[in-house]
Amino acid sequence: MATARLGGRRWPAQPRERDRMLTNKGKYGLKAMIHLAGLEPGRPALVSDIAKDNEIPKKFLDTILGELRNAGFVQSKKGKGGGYVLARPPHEISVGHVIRVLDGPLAPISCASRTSYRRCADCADEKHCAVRLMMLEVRNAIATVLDNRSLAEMRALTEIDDERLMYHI
Amino acid sequence: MATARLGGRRWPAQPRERDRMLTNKGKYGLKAMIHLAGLEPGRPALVSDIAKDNEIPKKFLDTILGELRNAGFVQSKKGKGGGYVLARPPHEISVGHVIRVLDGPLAPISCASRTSYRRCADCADEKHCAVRLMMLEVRNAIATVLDNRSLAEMRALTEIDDERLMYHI
DNA sequence: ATTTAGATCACAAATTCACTAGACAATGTC
DNA sequence: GACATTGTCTAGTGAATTTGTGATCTAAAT
Repeated sequence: MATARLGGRRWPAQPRERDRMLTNKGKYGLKAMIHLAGLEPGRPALVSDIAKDNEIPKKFLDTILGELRNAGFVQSKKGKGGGYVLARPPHEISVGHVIRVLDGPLAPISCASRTSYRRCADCADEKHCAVRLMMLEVRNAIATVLDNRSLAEMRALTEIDDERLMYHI
Repeated sequence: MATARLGGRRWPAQPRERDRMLTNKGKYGLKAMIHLAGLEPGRPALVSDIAKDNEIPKKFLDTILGELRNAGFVQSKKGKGGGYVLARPPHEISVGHVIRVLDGPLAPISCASRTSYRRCADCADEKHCAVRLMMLEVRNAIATVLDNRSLAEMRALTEIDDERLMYHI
């Protein structure tokens, strides 16, 4: 083995940026789902097309779509004419659910998570821990937004025209 | 004193947990500030005491308090009888501000941040990017909670008795 | 059978986090 | 001024995670 990788920089070293709460994985997954939500139902999309349209590295998208399939959000068909389809209509898919599958819990800190709680080692009295109580409020605020928005609503944001946007805030 | 805890192993290999949005640094910093907020004004607290009371590694807390001092949240006094004091009364210190200093922007993704915006490389039409618009809502939800809470209010959470907690939700 | 497309496996670069060590500097007390 | 106490600074290190890449394998449609 021992591929010749040390010699002349085999790795492009393209420093893709990173974000704290929504990782690239989550972002790409969401973009892919929105792409699918915009197609006529039943018409599958090729991974390569989704990747090109949204500037997502294809191989990375492969693994992401695989996870989404395992989680039951999308379905895949192989062979010619194959591709990916949403498993359910877009208005039945919650954005929060998708993000949790790809990026883990929404809570800023695990002791404030409802779906995957884990206590902090350094907290003696959890019931009165100000940090936890505060972060629970934050978690609820996040979940309220994300769990009440469907993929359909999210896609609709794309189609808002600029004037609407002006008056929105 | 606390050092030299393991015989042969130099590294304790204690896998401290990690959280996505609020790092240990942020958590420790907040806990330290709350500690200070609970003291009589003007009476400095020693780093070693804060560390012990809150189970924070002392050296780590040193650097955290240093950052908080540079940001103007706390003041330090050296020598005997020295220590750390809040620079302003607790009700004038916003929790969101503290977290931003220690952990960076509140937004889940940098293209949705107001205080330190940076556009995504992979986004052709930012104005109509559903992910960004969605995350802007999330960011606003988080900021609404965190920017409207003061250290004093946060500390008050600690003192809520259990019955109050029962009826709270 | 052939082509097309998705699935699997293994691993690597980059970054961030969570610390630690140790030397140094400032301050107050005697 | 000597000394002890206390805070500051510069490094760097191990672990985990993110963000991918390459090669090969397998399944499906024509």
